[in-house]
Amino acid sequence: MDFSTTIVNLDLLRRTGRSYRPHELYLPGDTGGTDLARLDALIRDKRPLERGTILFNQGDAAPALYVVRSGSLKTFVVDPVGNMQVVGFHLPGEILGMGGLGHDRYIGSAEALERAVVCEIRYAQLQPLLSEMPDLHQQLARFIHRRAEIDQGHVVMMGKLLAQERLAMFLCGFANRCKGASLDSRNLFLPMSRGDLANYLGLAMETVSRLLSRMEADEILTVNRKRVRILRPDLLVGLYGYNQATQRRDKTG
Amino acid sequence: MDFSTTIVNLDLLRRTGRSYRPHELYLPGDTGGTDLARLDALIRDKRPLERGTILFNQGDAAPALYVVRSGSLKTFVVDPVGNMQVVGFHLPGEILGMGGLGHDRYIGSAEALERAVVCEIRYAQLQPLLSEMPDLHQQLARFIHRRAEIDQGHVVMMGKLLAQERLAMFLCGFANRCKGASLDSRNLFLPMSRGDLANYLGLAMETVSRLLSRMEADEILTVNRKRVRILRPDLLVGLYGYNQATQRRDKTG
DNA sequence: CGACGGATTGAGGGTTATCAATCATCGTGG
DNA sequence: CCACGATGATTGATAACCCTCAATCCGTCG
Repeated sequence: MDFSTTIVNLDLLRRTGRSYRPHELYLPGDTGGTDLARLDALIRDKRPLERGTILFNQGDAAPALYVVRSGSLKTFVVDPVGNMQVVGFHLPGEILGMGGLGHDRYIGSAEALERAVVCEIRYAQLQPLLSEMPDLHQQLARFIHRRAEIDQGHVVMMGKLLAQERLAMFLCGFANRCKGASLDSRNLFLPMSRGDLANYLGLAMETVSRLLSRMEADEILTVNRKRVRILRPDLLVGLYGYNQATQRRDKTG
Repeated sequence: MDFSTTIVNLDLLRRTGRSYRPHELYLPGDTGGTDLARLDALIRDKRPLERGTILFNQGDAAPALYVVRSGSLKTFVVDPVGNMQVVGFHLPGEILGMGGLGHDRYIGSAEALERAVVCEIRYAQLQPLLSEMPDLHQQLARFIHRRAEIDQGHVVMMGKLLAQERLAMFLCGFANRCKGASLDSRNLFLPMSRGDLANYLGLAMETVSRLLSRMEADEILTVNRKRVRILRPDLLVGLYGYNQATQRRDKTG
């Protein structure tokens, strides 16, 4: 399972430092056409969000979606009973805030894990373009689709995997996404706290900590605060791969 | 948390036995307008699906979405490692197969749990109407939105709740949805096997069985095969409500 | 330098999975 | 009509896994 959601190649942007360009919001294989200039108008950069800043709140009216330019954020939901659940971490190039294609309210809240910059794209301005630019519509549908896949992958992880498998899978997925965001995929920087990570994985913070220590003892990786250097990606993948001795509950094939 | 996804009132349909009418596909509070007749054309009834029949398969091209008319289905995903995860049960009036608003492939598979009838709505025919009927577009967006909420609720359940809380919450949610589908919400009929139910809840089949037995011993409900009669809804809700003594891990407050 | 928050490590126990046996139900065929 | 086997559900015993509680460690910031 791949948790990657990278949809924008920020590589160029990061290197050049210039403002966000709409054609970079497209997946490879789009029109690359003419009316992209019209999209330029509706993308606004926002000021940097400091660590801990809430970008939007669960239940707020959702006038816009956001693309991460730099830094990172987490999204989380709180259920009526008061359980907080982290549902995602978002790296540069990834999209936030698509609940129901606009017209609606945010399903969860988003908070900056470190200083972060996001681009805002307002639905009200995006909407009129959708019917005229079917490709754009399709791109958005694809993001929604991808998000649904991620959420259901999250459910599988929570319901079926051992703690070690969850962490290994997360680290591999995170490394892949770092690659997509032109970040170092061997020297990982985990911007979230152990608590957030544990929450995302459905584990206790202490369990995550212990597992990282054990992986370090097994010389699969090294840990230093939020820095994780992956020494043996093959062994990491092996912790949740096919040739798994201890797997829980029903499988299909 | 409410797992209900009822969007079609099938009450009238079921009583009269006539064919599906498009205005019944709307949520309360829509236009109720003129061009509904055009929707009539693109809704096709399908022959009954026998128990165990696959309606669509994960990865198949997704040309249509489906509305359950009678009976019930389950949807499930299989991850690359082979873990099977049930992600939903679908009662009359509920919608299946909206991965990414068409243009795409089914995220999971759907199988009839009992003899079931579904209506098919092809995206190709729905698509041209979307731009002309913004309300319809909005309705679909709402379904996507609702589905995302359900999936994230599922994650919270898997990650944070005790076995007993999961089952109690499921039973209450299922009862609510039965009410929405004009089914008896006190004498529940659980169309899925214990294995499917356990899988959905992220538990072992034996645990579900034991919990049901205990709830029966506590005179909260009675169990007979797939029939569950809820004697004390208040106690059932209490098993996952606010005044919970034993709650796991972090809460928000 | 001391205090604080986050992270690590340790000990112990609770929840639930696993393994295994029994039981019930239903469909089949004698 | 009933024996029979197959499938699914229940119940029991055991132990694995991971959570909880608690103490310590470490980096950061006042």
